[in-house]
Amino acid sequence: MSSDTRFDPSSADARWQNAWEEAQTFRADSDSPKPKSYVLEMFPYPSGRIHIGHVRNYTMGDVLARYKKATGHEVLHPMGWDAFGMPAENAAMEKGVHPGGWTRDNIEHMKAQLKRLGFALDWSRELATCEPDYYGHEQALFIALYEAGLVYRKESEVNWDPVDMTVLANEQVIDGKGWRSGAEVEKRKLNQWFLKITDFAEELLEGLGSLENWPDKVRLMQENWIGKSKGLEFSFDLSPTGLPANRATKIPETLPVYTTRPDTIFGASFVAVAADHPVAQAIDSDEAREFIALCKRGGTTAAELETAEKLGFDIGITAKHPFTGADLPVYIANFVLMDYGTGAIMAVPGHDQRDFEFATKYGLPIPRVVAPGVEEAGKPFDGEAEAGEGVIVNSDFLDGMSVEDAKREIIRRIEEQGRGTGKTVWRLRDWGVSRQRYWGTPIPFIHCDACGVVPAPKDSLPITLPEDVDFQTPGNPLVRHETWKQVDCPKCGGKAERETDTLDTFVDSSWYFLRFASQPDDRPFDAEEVAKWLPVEQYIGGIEHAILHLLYARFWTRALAHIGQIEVKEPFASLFTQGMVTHETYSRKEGGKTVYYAPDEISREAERALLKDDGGEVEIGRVIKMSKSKKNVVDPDTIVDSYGADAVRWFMLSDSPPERDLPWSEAGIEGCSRFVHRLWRLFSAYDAGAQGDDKALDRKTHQTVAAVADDIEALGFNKAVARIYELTGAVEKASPSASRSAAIRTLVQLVAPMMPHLAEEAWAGMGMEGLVADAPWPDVDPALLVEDEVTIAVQHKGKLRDTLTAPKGAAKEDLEAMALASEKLQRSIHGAEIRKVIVVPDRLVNIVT
RNA sequence: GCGGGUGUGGCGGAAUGGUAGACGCCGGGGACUUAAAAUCCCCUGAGCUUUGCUCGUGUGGGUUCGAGUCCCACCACCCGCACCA
Repeated sequence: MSSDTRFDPSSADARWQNAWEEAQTFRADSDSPKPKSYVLEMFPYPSGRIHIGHVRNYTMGDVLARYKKATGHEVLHPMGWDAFGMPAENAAMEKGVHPGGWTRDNIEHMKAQLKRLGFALDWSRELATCEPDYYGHEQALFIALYEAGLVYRKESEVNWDPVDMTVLANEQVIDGKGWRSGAEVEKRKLNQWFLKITDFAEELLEGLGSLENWPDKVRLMQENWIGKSKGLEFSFDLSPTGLPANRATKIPETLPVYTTRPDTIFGASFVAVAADHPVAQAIDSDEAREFIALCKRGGTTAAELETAEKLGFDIGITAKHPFTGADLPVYIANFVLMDYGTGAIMAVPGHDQRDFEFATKYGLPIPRVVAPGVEEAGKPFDGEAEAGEGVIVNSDFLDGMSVEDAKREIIRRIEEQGRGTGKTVWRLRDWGVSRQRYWGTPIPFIHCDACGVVPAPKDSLPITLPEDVDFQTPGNPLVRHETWKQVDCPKCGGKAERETDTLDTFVDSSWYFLRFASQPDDRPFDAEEVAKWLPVEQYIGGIEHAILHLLYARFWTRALAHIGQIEVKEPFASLFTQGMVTHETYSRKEGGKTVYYAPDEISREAERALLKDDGGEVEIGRVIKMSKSKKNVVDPDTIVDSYGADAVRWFMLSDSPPERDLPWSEAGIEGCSRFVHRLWRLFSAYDAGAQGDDKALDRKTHQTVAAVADDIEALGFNKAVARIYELTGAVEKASPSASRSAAIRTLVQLVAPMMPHLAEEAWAGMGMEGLVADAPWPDVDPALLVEDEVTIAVQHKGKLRDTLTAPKGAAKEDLEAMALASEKLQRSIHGAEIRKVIVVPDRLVNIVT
């Protein structure tokens, strides 16, 4: 190879991308006898442009996929598009384009961007969720779940934007106003479709235990979200003691409450119901209605809840304590939630902070029923409730019991009385999947006045979205589309109407990994093919999906297993959540306003940053997540243009551990680019005919191969990168030899998963056969992994005094003698008496005086 | 409030209880060049009375021959959930 040619990514990148495509290098063959490996990154929403965060995500997956291929696996590494969603409709409203056209243009553009980065993807399996050949199968699955009783309709309260005429997700309501229209959001009751995820609450919780290769953080978040709590549901008998007779009629005789602390029942000093509880609603008084309205007005932001005062309204009835017979006052309280438990509580101020604050405010008794020990039954409270462990006191037959024993005893007695039962309550709610939106999967149901809700016949699928829609009128265009809407009832043949709601886009992403595994025309997937590839061996994506997407996908997989369509129960064997790409910000005060500048408008010096336009100094702000508003974004296309795909990929893997944030910097990418060219110079100096051994270099090479393999398998890309730098330095310094030539060949292979274009170019230049992408991972000779000489630390009382070189495996006595011969050590000991000698073979000698 | 995480040079970060700071970036010095770019070499935690010594991994304790690593308490920052009975 000639050493004066420079590596030119602008021609080499495309050349090798074409070579892989022609050779179908990354096409997954499900009939291959090799062990299967399914590597998947969370598929993108086609917003228009690839973001640098995508590049980091896909680069990690790509390194793993290429490594898996090199180590003898048949790899499935697909890519697709999570293509339904609101931005397409917003674009339609703002720019007058069709959501479909907008989305498909974006996909085309982003696909070209991804191809420029040289990802080892099987594009033959590409899918987009907005195409009928995807969502039609989703409709079939939805009907199958309906037939299995896992889909139902229920009237439920939604956030309604009266201007945009649509339902808003909670995240889209900002300070009580619609995020787009700014209109005051109304609560409306609408018939909505639900998936019975709560049927799987126990399974989804227990399944977390088997997901050993998921981050603990994600498992905990899901655990908390599912929110299992064990307790007791029981009823109080109500009497309208303090209520005028004419108001008492609507009050029920009993009031069910739920508690997780039945052991503290003797400490109950009042009962409280939520503002929208039927008992509260039944009170026929202006004051009560006023109070209820006040409760509803309360904000739900963190800050408001933190400072919100506990407020109550005594409704003048009493609840009879099931054991003491005492009459407890019943309040409407602003801190009781209707949608958890029964919407009513027994309040134990001594052992619940909220109840404590309430009781303090309204002068209610605060009895102690749990104490550190029996002799402390009279201990006063120190300004707050004590929620911890202890022994039960002041509680009749429970006195002296542990909290756990007392819980069991109360549940037993309440059940014996027929007054209630031990119960498990979940925080998890059923999944509402209705969206009053156009750009989503049409829910395949038909409303018939005579027959009710009827599933669309299977042979009518896919039910496709009509193309002739307009977005200039607010609201869901499907509702206004009379010809699309009108349909004959499949049951009675009479006039009927299609459902106009579409499915939440999280449904689309709940099974796409199954469709990647096999794509038959006549059904969503082939169970046998799914069994070959699933579960996904490594799933990589952002932490922001820790709960919703990852929980929904787990649920959907279990639901499909439940109805016998697949065997696999957990879709993702290993999960990795990568950090964000961050960048410092550049800003300057201009006329009292902070103006941000993009990195390419700035020339960055060591200590300061100047605006290119006028040479003025701008303030360098914190390193934060890239966002358009702070202008601290870099565009993947631009940097690939400047540095080539390999330098960008290398940067994505260098320095920061993959789970942490990666600060983007101009200096950093330039360093990576320098390294690409440095490697190229080294590869260009390859001499296939060089003679002679270099044992030390052989060792370094083999050690590096083994270490890089371990690092990649553990996704420790930053460490693999550091080792490759080390080996590069060692090879550069070595004199020509057969060993050095072998080391260069090996180095090409080690960088191939990370810098595939450079590696192919070098591989071809060295006259190697085939593509490096098809080459097996270099063999490691275990004998070369161990050094024959080691450096021994010589310590005095644990402090380093000297180091010495000894043969590997030297005897303890020899090491001790060598250490004691050290002049530096002797100077430190200074004639003191040696009390102890610790020798760790091959590591150190520590002299204790 | 509850749950979880993180804290190491100027910066990103290495380090099975065993030589702290690998590797990269920034910075400094030098070589090559008419010059620049590119490249190469050397230095680069702090301090000191500099053959060497002392200090040093958020703070304070502890265990150990030996602690960035293990234990206890605290501080700061980040993330998730949140009036969930």
